[in-house]
Amino acid sequence: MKCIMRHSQTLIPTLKEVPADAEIASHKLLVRAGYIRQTAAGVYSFLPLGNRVLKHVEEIIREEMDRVGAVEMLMPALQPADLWKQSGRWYNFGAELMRVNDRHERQFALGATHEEVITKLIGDEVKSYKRLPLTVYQIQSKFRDEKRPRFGLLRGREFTMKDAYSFHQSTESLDDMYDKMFRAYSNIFRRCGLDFRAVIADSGAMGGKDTHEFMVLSEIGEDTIAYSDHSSFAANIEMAPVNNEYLQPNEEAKPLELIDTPGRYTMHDVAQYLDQPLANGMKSLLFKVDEEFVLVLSRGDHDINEVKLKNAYQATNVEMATEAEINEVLGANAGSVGPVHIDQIDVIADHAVRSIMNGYCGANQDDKHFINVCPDRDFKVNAYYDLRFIQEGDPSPDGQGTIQFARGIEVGHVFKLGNIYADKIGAGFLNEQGKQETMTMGCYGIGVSRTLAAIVEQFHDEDGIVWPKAIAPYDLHLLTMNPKHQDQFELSESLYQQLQQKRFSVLYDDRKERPGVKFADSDLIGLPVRLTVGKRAQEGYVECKVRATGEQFDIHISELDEKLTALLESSH
RNA sequence: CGGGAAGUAGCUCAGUUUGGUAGAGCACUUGGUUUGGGACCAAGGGGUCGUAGGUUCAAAUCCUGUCUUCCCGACCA
Repeated sequence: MKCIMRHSQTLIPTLKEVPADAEIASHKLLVRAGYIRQTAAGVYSFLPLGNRVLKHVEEIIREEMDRVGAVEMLMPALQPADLWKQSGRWYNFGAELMRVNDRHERQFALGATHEEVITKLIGDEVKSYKRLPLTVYQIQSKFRDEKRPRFGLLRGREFTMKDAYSFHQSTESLDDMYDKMFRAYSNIFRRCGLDFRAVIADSGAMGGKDTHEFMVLSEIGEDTIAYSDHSSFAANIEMAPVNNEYLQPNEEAKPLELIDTPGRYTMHDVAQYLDQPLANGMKSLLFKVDEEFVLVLSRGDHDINEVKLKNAYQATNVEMATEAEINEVLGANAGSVGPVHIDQIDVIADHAVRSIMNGYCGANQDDKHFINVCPDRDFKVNAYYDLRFIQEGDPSPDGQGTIQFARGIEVGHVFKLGNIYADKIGAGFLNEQGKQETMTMGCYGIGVSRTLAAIVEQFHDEDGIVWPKAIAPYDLHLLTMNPKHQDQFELSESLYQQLQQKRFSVLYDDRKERPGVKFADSDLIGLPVRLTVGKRAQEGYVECKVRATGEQFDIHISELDEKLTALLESSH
């Protein structure tokens, strides 16, 4: 990449005003500082500076991928529908898959991901165990027809992604690659300067067992991370297991009683009306699990986690029943339903429900509740599972410390896929005994453009972006205060020439602008070190300012090389 | 997909209530004065008012359709 650039020759359209459609810091700043422009909802152009930071992130990824033996390739974004029909995802990926037709009305998908294409390719080309394991990756545009694109680069419809796929003859071999990738990802995000956590995640519709998400900690993150304050445990809240020990209360079971609860339809209202703790209530929700209705119980102060429900049933689809369905199945409105006298459908409950004694619940008659309800005595529970969301203050599942929450931006995800795709697409090989086997796969993604936005979320102040050194579009921002002053002009030009001979990349603001404009733009753009050629030019001094710390001092040009090297090599 | 809001100059917006032939600030061009934290003066260029239709002597303004964008929610390999 070219290491020097004159401001007057490139395109850096900075804005004073915040674009009306930007909400979060990274979106506002990347637009204001002239890195990106929106082309359509969720679709962005990368301007010269944006392109450079993107390339820097990509370069770090390439180095770490190559280091674990993955080889780079490039697959098409335009993919035949047939492949997606083979994997079944043409139908169950949903409306998020961008679909297009060609002039002959043949169907295509714009790649949302590349499992189908790569599995077909490797399946066709690799027929022997001798060629395994094999890991390939690419950095490429992905397309998802998001229902609601938002937050600038964080949730777009077209975005840059690094996706890697590994092929193995055994699960041991996959485990080995998974560990290497896990470490490679940690290196990548560390080198990007990010504060992140690897968390246990849900494999979703991809299937497979082990899967981790790499989360950048940020208040604007769309995911919640549950982590232990005393150990390394961290999980997506969707997955965090709860293994609290619930104490069996020491009280006499009283007889079941039906009472009127007019107008009380929420757990909160009923608890208040009965003057009982929320934790003594049994929240009853009707779900549709793969077309079967299931009544799911949790304690009043807990919330049902649909991912856990889905996993408990090994279902592919879980949704809340509609008001009409609730009436039809249970004969009452949503605020008055409960598990007593239900036998036509499954009733399942979170473990916490088992320890409720003389609790209360809806009676399946509008405006009525039961009190003194005891599970297993007054109603049948088909099974108890871990079904609720973990809460702050719960003990950590690994037994060490208690759970805290943080918000995170998912920037990477590693999966053990197993042989789901290899089976469907037909990727097999001959083993040492000459027998046909199915390949075992892993896949590993990084949202490159999203990572870029996450970096800005963590590295900015009120004046603009503060790039980590490894990512910054240039190392140095060279400003001439007044190009009309001969000594300033000459020193600036000669520094510009000299610095490129060294290993520094330089953005040279040679515009005929007033100092204030140049300073403001410089802060906004956020290069690590600013060099100002001004009043002391004829003495051979330039002013140096470190963007991250605000530290500011004069340097004689004879010492420039040495001082800059020290500055740029110190950790950010 | 449900709910809400908005489309007027490159950007941020006023003008719409009460219909009368389009404005401000920033940005841009030219000249001048300025020059260490988003200067000033003067003169300019730039808009089918998202779009299609309707009402009217007359529509940015009223009505209908449509497209686009944003927000909240739901959804999310």
